Amino acid sequence: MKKHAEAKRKPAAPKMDRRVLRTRQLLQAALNALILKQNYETISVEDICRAANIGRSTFYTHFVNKDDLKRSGLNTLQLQLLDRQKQALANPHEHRQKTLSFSLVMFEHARDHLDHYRAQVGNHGGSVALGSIRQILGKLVRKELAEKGKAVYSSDMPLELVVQYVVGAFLSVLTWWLDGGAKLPPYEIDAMFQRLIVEGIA
Amino acid sequence: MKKHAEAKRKPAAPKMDRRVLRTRQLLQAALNALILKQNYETISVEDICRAANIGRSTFYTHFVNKDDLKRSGLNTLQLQLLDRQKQALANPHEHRQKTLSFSLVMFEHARDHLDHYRAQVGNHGGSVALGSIRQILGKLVRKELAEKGKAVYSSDMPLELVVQYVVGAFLSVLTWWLDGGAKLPPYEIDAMFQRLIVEGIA
DNA sequence: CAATATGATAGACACGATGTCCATAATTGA
DNA sequence: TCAATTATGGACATCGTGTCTATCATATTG
Repeated sequence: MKKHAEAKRKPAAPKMDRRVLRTRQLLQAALNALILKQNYETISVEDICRAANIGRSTFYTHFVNKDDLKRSGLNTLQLQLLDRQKQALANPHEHRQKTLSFSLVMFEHARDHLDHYRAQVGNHGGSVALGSIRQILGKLVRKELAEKGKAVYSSDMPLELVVQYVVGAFLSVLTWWLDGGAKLPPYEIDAMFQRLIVEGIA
Repeated sequence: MKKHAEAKRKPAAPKMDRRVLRTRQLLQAALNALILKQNYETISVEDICRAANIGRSTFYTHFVNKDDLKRSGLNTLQLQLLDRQKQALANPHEHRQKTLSFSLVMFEHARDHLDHYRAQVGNHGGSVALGSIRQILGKLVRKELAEKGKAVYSSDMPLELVVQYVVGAFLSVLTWWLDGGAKLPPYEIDAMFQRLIVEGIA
């Protein structure tokens, strides 16, 4: 057994001791549950362990610290998202040539995993998560914009500016939607978001 | 003397002991200086006091904690911004009927107080500040959108959705601009932002 | 099934930061 | 000058962190 939290950053080791899996899942679930109740910053490692019925020593066997645990939760989301976007880009008919396909994908994904998302993104502004999520989204958007190329926006703006613009607007709308309880169905909120992105507020 | 950090939330008491003023200004300046060098989260109250040459006891006489100090710094910005927007809305000629006047105001203000802004907004994503800033901006935008009324955007979207959209997009662009060193002049970056907001990316 | 390897755990530890309090010195405003 | 207010150092109890060790529990494998 390695000394402590393993630095192995392999997405998901195929063979893994049942106990390891169990422990990690319990800890992640516990953190998500707690985040829905109180501010992330105020949650201590001990709180998480108590909620998960896991020894604190064990926690440090798997994760470096609280942020590490949270990050591990985002990993799954990223993989799923990248996969979905891949499909969307491959089937241009399903998403009938929308300017940006990432948004509906994410709105749907968010609705499917509402609690998980609200824990990671919603409510308190998720300071830790937002950083990672921005990066993830940045990749998606940058890819799409580059793919659609000049056809989409024929301007003299820096590409990165547009990327930041889109990501910021999207995350803001997503957060608002989640905090409000995700009342509107994904396709509706996405339609509005798309209209704002493409046509502006004019 | 009250027991400890006074809960007086009056913007700026007119008469104030020199020592009080001096202490608070030193602490605010010290925090801003530190934020530019290291992550906000890792700064301790003692760090701030050491940098400001102020006793730690004194710190707690004026502020409840680190966040309270930071918030107090944002107060000034909010007042200045509200004032500038007031002027802008009064003189529709200067800002030749732009859809949203708040953005240029803020870009300029940011450039005028670059260090201060970079400390509050830029770099690390300013988790603490962004929350407050979102609220401040939200008010500005909501006000403008309501003022320009249906003339601006004739749609069936919730007003709040548009507000969140605009604020999110703006903060994202602002952060990117600041982190990049604010190379582009305010009127240029604002022009691009305006074009994206009004016309979309199409 | 049994042996061995690996994970889980409690408890102790040193450390650093927090927020409070007090007694005293310093400065202010009148 | 003097009374009021502020600044300050130092002490204190509390809490969270991350590490480590010895021991128990369980999984994997042969």
